[in-house]
Amino acid sequence: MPELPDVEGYRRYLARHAEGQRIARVDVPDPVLIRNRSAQAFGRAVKGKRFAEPTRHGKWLIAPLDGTEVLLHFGMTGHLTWSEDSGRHQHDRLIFVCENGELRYNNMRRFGGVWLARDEHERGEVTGPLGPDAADVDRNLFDELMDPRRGAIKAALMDQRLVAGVGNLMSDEILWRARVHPSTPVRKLGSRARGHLYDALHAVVGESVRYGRVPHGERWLTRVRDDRGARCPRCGTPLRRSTIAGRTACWCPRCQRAQ
DNA sequence: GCTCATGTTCCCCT
DNA sequence: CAGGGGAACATGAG
Repeated sequence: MPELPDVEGYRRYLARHAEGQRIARVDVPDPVLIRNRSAQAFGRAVKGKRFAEPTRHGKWLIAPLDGTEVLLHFGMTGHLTWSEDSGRHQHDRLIFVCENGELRYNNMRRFGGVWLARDEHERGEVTGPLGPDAADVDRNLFDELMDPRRGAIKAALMDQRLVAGVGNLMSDEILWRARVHPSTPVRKLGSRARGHLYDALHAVVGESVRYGRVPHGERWLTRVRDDRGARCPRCGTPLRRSTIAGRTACWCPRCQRAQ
């Protein structure tokens, strides 16, 4: 379930289990998921190196080793597991075998993948242009980023070049909390609406990062959005769905009035 | 069989 | 150039 908070959860998980561990070798049941090296070259590049403290930018997990770094993207179905036994899962695609256990990159649908980068420049080539991490955006920056933007607010929130880390679930959660209709053109948002959006972004990202996933709390759209006949957690109105920026938007027609 | 799914990219339009 | 729509990618669940 990888949006920003999930990847932050994986980052902490990697730090807890693998940081400081030396890579004895990698096993590669699915070489296709190593995107910019052969399995052999990847193995040679990481063998004998130790995991340093991992970082994250948007939905990208960055795992530095000595003199190089591993970039992980999880697509829609990726996650990490650490294990001290040898019972592997069907969708484990790449395994970093260390002295005291192994870190497994699991990805059922095989979107995303794993890359190697030697420096910031190579990292940028892999990730493409990314805006500031959604957890680091303040109100002024948010305004600056949104200012030149045309088109629907939901598309803007999900555009990784503007703000990195917000996906379909979080964008709907933010818009619902701010009471802004997902297809509202950014240009039509006044200062007040932008303020509500920024506050919602800040709160949703902050709380989600603490949980390591988008919470399914009482007052969260995410709790109900996948239910049949789902209703707004605030007012009970049946939720609506439409396609915006290629994704299914979920919104309350009463709380989030069109335009 | 069909539709839909937490992501990204590419192609064609306007 | 910016943005929208659709398809593609791969795999499973309902």
